[in-house]
Amino acid sequence: MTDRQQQLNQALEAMHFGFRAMTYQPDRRLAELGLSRVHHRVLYFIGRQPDCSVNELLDTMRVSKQYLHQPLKKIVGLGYGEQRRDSQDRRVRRLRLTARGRKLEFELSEVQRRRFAEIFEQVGPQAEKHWR
Amino acid sequence: MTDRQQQLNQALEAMHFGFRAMTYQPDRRLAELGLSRVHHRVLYFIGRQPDCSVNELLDTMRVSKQYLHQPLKKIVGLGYGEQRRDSQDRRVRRLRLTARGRKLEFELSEVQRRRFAEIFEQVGPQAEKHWR
DNA sequence: CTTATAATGTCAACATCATTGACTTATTAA
DNA sequence: TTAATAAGTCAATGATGTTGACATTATAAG
Repeated sequence: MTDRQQQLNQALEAMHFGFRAMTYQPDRRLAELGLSRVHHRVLYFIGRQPDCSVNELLDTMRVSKQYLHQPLKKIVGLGYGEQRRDSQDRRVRRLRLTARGRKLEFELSEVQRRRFAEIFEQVGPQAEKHWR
Repeated sequence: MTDRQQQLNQALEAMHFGFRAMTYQPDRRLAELGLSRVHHRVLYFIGRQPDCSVNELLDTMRVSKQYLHQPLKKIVGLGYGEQRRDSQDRRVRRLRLTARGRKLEFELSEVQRRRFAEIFEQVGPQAEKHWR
């Protein structure tokens, strides 16, 4: 079996194990804070789309508003995010992360970026080898 | 932002979207057959560990035997897998895929291998670029 | 001004996925 | 003979996420 085929099989294996390598550390950190994966997802998507409305966030995350509601409330309640009324249309709430929220989001995502970087650095040279 | 950082961010994004790109086609195919993701997982792990016992499969998959039970029964019932008593210890059932089961497992996994290969071929040259 | 529509918040019921507990049967080991 | 192991199965529970229904507030349309 070629190195490349082995890489693909390793990726398949990681997938069938639910990418535990990616989520283990962040999940533990979140649990320490009384949060869970959905809170990370909310932090992540608000971070990517600052000043988005609640509806825009729902579209992006593809979850129901009823499901988003509690986690979002908690995130705002704990000071990781904040809501402001839109100045044009006061029905709309604009969402953003606080400095505290950005810090936590970065901390969680950085672990995952490092894991991916490790994988990519393994894959890189072998992919290169196979083109020659 | 460097290409490498963009790659890492794309990987993060894929993760927060639940790797839909990887699972969409297999999920559709499984649904056609009246199966779901857990059946694919069972096929995958039996395929990797032919003649494993039920307990070994449970250890590998890290699920409860009660949860494994129905999907495994269905897979055997539909002729994708078969169970034989171990000749040494007749309490133990050895599991393996049938030709039919191997064919289905390959069909499902091959789609996912192709997706990973696309990603790795994107990542490869950029990883290489950054080492220089 | 009044009525319809849109954005958000919230309660309750439900569906799905996966676990634990309890028990049974068949087989092996002590 | 008795204890322990491998596997099968029913029922209850928990975790995660959905849909339905309705309230509140604000904007838009007549």
